[in-house]
Amino acid sequence: MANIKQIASDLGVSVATVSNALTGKGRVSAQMVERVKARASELGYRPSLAGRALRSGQSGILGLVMPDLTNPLFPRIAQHLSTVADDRQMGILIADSRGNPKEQTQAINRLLDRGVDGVVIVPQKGTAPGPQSVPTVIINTASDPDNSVCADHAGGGRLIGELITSLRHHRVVILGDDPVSEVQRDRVAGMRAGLASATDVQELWGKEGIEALAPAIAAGATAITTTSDLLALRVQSHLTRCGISVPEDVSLTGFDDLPFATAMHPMLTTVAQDVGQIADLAIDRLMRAIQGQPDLPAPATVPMRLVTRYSTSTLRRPTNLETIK
Amino acid sequence: MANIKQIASDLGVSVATVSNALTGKGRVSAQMVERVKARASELGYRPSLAGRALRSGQSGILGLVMPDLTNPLFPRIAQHLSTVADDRQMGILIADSRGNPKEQTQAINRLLDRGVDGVVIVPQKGTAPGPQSVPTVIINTASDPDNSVCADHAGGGRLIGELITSLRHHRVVILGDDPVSEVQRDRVAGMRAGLASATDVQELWGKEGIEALAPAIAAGATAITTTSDLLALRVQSHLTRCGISVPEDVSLTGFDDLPFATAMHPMLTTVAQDVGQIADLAIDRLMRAIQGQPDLPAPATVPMRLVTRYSTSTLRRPTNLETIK
DNA sequence: CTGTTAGCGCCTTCAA
DNA sequence: TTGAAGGCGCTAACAG
Repeated sequence: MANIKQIASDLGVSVATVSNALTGKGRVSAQMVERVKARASELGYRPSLAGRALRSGQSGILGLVMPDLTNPLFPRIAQHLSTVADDRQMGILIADSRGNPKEQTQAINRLLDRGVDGVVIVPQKGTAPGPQSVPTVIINTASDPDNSVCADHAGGGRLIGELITSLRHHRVVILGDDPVSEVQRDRVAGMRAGLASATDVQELWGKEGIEALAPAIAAGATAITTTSDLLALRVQSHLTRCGISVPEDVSLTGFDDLPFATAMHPMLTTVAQDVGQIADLAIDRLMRAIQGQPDLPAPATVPMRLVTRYSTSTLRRPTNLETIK
Repeated sequence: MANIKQIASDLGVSVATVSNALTGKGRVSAQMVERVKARASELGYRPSLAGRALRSGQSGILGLVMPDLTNPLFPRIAQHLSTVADDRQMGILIADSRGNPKEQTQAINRLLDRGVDGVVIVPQKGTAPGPQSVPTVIINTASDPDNSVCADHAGGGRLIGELITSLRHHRVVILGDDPVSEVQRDRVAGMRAGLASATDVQELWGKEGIEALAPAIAAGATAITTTSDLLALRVQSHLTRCGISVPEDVSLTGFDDLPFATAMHPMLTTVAQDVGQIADLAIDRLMRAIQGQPDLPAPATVPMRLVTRYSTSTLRRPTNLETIK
């Protein structure tokens, strides 16, 4: 691989001049810059990141730590992060923390060992990775005091709540997957806030929650709002099995707008994160911190967007219908 | 950050000794090794990968190029690759080729610029990234001549075909998403091979294919085999809309066993890739190539596994029933 | 405007 | 068994 010394000797100049010409650090005549660049491209010269890293103390690499790479949001976050990072000539190294807090710490350490310049962490639910030795951005939820950037989970919940209320539902079930998750708790809190105060709300969690759905509906619930699309699909399936149909008998909502949401029938009403903007803000903040800029922006909260599809409908039947067993 | 020189001077020995002690290159007394290691951990010493990379010409980083990071398989591949790579002290840098072949080349180049020691490529459908300047592993499908490791897509298709035949279906629709994809074509070919030769097979593709489903069923088809779980979910939804139920009226199969397959109702019969083994083989092959071992293993094909759930059933109704529609 | 020099952290000769 | 020295590719400080 061609190196800077090669170019220098080919042109009969010093390596410093080549370096300056290439990095545009001025101090070199325009025509010399031309010659150097010409020769460089002839040789297919690529600066050695290793050399530069050693010299500058910066690797040009950012680490991404996810609670679980199979997290349905990982692909989108990774994609956007990688795009945004590319624009800044940064690379993204991934690390999986495999669902447990201890591995999370190890994952972070592996990244640090590799000399990443900064880290983006999407924490395990219920954990708070302490301060790190490199600039760090945490993508979690607004109620996490360490959070740097996040979707407005509570706001998203509120959108759902308001929609349900506007559809005239007065008895609703909020279904979460795991109350340990701060994100989910915030979503639930948001839903409550969005629902009219007179609404009869029942909060259910996990597998038992799903089992309790049919009885709840029999008892008069007309809407189910869940904290994730996957959960919504599960509910849908369960209801089908019970002979309850969406949205005729109950309205159903998801969260996150995963790819399969539009493949469902009825297509799922849900709420979408603007992952692109989150990635943008995250990298921006991270880069500022890396460059030592003192005025870090306050933790940002990116609004979620309601995606109204066909799994929700206006309440048509009387609240205390009892035809469904 | 503590460096090797630091340890050396603390202990009054030379850097060479420290280096040897730490890397276990022998030539150092056992007790000196002890002292060095002790001091190193006291100082929280971490070898500088940059220094090592510069010296050795190897970055210790592997690149992962995916056709589209939102590809539903990406999470699992990334996770396994990252686990396996970790075991070998390698990092994984991701690059997104955003669905188009030109970006794919650029993505690869960005990785090369970063000095990755090798690349894992999951090619865009219909493309064949040429040979690279670093060791490369291609995860595609057996019929791609450049392929290094892959799931046995045709074999998976055959499993599905055989299952359908064993369930006594004689008129089946094979539904694909995009015939440009070699993977999908291989899956379809496998399905054909697995079905009894007397089977009446209709091959459909894409959105129009889905539209053509109800007529096909009305005309007597009793099973639909698709080339992806997402497609299967779409089909499911479409059939529901048409008042056709799975598996009573038609059997339905997916491909890949994505997370939502078990959230569907009925739970989807599908075929799963052993992504872990694929990742294993891929990294193994890549590392061998990087270490200059001449005897690269032949392209490996990892068997797929049939996951029989509840979306398929024995043919019960007469083939030419016409109660539907 | 350009050249010389030094050194980032590490490892690998070669010499003691 | 250990030490000294050089150099991987690059950039920054200082000379010319």
